[in-house]
Amino acid sequence: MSSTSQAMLNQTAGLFEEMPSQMGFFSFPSNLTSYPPHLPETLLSHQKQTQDTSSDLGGPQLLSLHRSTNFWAWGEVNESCLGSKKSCGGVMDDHNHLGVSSMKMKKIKGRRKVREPRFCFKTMSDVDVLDDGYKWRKYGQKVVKNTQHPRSYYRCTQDNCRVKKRVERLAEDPRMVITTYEGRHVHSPSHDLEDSQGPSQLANFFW
DNA sequence: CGTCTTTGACCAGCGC
DNA sequence: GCGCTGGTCAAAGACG
Repeated sequence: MSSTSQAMLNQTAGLFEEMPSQMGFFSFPSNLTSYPPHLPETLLSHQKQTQDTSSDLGGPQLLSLHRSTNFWAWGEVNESCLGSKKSCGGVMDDHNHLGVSSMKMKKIKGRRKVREPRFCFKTMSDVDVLDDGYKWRKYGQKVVKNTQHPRSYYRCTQDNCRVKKRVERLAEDPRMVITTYEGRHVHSPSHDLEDSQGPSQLANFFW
């Protein structure tokens, strides 16, 4: 854990006033100092189950685990959202700094056969690229409409790992960095590999 | 010299 | 069908 990411973690709580409807919130135990890419599989499966049982409600349930002050947000658009921009995308259009609108998901789904799980969270940080334990390579940057700051696109450098992340800053508050992860890692964080002190607890959390 | 970033071009989906 | 937009590609440049 670098000082940068630690500093970021300390400033993450309580910053989700503009989170759209399909965004959920969860928090980590205060002693867990890793990023969403380390989310336990159980959390993801719980989220999927919740979505299934709430399909007739027109939107995904929010998962909230308030056990600490380190809040994160996940966002995964369900099929009902994909099918109707008006049903849930309208909110996103008004707050689309988070970059996971149903329209965008539609495009992704169209271009890619498999829809990857996505997690979006907002942090206060001076640096765009936060140290999450993985190694990323930037493959693109784009100025998105109605935003002052460009959006950066990163891919995990590990072979056979197709995880991507997008990083952008809030228009009205440039201190806020919005990071969207897409896909699951098929390997441990590089930090763990470097440390190589045997299987750590975190090794069970990579996705 | 290898790796990474930058950046303009291109592609595909969506709305009108 | 066309234009707009977001996402990706890939060549060129920068950097260690």
